[in-house]
Amino acid sequence: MATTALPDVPDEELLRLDRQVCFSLNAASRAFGGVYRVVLQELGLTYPQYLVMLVLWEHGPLPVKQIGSYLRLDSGTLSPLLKRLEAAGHVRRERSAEDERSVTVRLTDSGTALREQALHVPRRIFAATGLSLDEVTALQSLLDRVTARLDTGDPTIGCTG
Amino acid sequence: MATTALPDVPDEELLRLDRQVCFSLNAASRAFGGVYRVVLQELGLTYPQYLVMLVLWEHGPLPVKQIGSYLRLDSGTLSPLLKRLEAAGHVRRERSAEDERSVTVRLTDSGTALREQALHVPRRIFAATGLSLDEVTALQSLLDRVTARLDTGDPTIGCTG
DNA sequence: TGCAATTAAGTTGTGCGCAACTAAAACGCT
DNA sequence: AGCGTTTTAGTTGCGCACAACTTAATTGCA
Repeated sequence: MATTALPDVPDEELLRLDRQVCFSLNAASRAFGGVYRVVLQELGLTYPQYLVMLVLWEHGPLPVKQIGSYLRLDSGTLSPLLKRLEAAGHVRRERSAEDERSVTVRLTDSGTALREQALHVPRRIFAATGLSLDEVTALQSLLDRVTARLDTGDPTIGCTG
Repeated sequence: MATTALPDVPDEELLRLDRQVCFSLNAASRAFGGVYRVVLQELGLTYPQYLVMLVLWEHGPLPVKQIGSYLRLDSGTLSPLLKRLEAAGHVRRERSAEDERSVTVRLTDSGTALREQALHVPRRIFAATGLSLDEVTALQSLLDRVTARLDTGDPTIGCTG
């Protein structure tokens, strides 16, 4: 198994580059979070809660497992989050009849109505990024490729040791 | 101030797009975290702790404020994190003599030595992404632009209301 | 049929990120 | 010099992310 690329860049250099690349992603993610926080405040949602609502608005009632699959989140994160959404009155949770292990998450009228207020959110976020539509698409494409690769990837690849 | 672009895309469409774009970034950030977690495990560092170490390796002793400026983090995050790095024996914290408000963070011998083990980390991470060097650079460039814009940006921009 | 393996959801514990706050030191202005 | 403002760290509280674990239901196979 050969080392991937970067044959002639010294480790020292890479350590500095690493700080910048991994930090850029991390910082961008948190910067987005900050803007979403402001915009979503009037909906009374956090950003991860908003993601769950988007999935439910788009796909209708779903088991927790399925929501986690769409959002790359496990029950350890979703269970308390969904409990908070239920306490806020936006969703109901009920055991599935045909499979008692599964819990179906369903929008309430309040949760469905919230979609109206959410319709203007993406445009504001998009505007705040200052990117063109093409750039957003390119960014997303890169990110999705990286995520897919990282999720399935073997971290020992590229380790010459 | 005019609404930025996207004049003819319906809100419904944007809501779906929004789910994908914001989620892509969020997911990529967490996917990176997962790989770093595995790679950094043998150094006994979390990813944010690794970022702090990178800054200290690169710049030498720094006040907390300065570290936060490099990493876009405040004392609420850094104080407990630095306390853990100190408990692990990698840094020392001492009040500055000339300004008693400031705390200087300084690598211990152990923290300095840890750099040797960290030298191979970036190459492994880079390999795990499956991107070319050009793509990494392009990705970083986009992310940095977005972050800069989002940090200074007014979230009401693009709100036609 | 019976029982081991798997699966879904929830719980616990740790660390990060951030808002809101406190304490103490330094600064600045009159 | 005196006092209000600003600055630097630290603390508290809440929510998210994830590992490790528990519980209960289902599946599959001998």
